[in-house]
Amino acid sequence: MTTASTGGTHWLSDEEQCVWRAYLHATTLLEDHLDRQLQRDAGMPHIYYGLLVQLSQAPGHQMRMTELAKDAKITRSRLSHAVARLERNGWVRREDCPSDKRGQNAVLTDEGYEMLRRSAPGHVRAVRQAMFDRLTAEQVRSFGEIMQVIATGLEPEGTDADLPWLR
Amino acid sequence: MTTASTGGTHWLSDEEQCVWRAYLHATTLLEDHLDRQLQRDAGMPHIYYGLLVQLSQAPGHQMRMTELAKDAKITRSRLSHAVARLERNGWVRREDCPSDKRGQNAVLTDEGYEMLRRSAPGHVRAVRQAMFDRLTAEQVRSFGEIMQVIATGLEPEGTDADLPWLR
DNA sequence: TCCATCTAGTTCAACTTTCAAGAAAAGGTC
DNA sequence: GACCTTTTCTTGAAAGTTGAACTAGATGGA
Repeated sequence: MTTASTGGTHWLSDEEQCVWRAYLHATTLLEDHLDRQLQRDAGMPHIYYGLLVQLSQAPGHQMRMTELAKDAKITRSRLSHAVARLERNGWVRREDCPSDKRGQNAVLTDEGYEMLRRSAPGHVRAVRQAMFDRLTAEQVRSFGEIMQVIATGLEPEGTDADLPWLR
Repeated sequence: MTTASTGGTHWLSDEEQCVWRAYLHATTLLEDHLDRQLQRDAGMPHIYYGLLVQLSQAPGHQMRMTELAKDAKITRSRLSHAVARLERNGWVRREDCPSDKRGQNAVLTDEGYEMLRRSAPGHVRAVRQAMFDRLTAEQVRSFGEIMQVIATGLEPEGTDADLPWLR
């Protein structure tokens, strides 16, 4: 399960293993960190917070369900449950889509916007502290490129890919 | 919730926002991708697979619960559930720790090892395809450094930090 | 020794996510 | 229009995760 070419599998090199492990550690710790920060300060997991942010940036503070799922890179099922919960909290409301009777718009409520306004500073601080404060400008640039490459690789253009929001 | 200095909060710059978003997209998509790959080919989520890998690299194919939680960056509670499930699958077995009667060792079974041997090539292929095949050698090096910095930042040396395996 | 405190690990309930199934509307095609 | 397929979104059950509470054993004094 470790080093170089056996049997036809192109195993990871020592450096690659090291990088992969660092990646898993960093992402696991960071997700845990932000989930806790937001659960404490905003009463919701990180991904739910991201949904509210998306809505706050959309025209009319609203978005079609599938669009929202696509932007958040999650399944529509997951989004349905999430929006149901956010609706119970009074931060989001559903509206029928006028042009397509199957469609629903998720709308950020005023209370939702207000809660976002209150918790944004703390969240930015946490992100900065965990990531941007620790990296040089050059590292930030390079990091952005790398993440872009990986993200793009996982959702190719001409697409038959198994993407969450199409499932 | 967007651009430069308002009210005293040091908001993210446009570039930083872009990088942060790319990070969230890449990590969300990659986690989804690997979870599916492993669920399909090994019948377990990615994090469970990681536990088996850890065990396979430990002396005697076994590890104390808390050590394992620490290496995987998860809570002991989560690990308890995970090991219970892996035990039901016959891939892990628990043994009492001889030196500390509170302790448990998680032991990789032969079937567990066998399943790992079978599924490792496919998993490496998926990781390579999503990440290493797309990055230059220089990018891999830089990426490793960055991830290391972030991971280390989240588990500082002289520690009072809120780390999952201490909760 | 006795006691308070700490550590290791588990368990329960609440919550989140996944997967498969399903209802309802939209879009062809004949 | 009738029929079939696709798209949109929801639901319910099973699986996984979290956070708090709990048991049992270790530890370090007084």
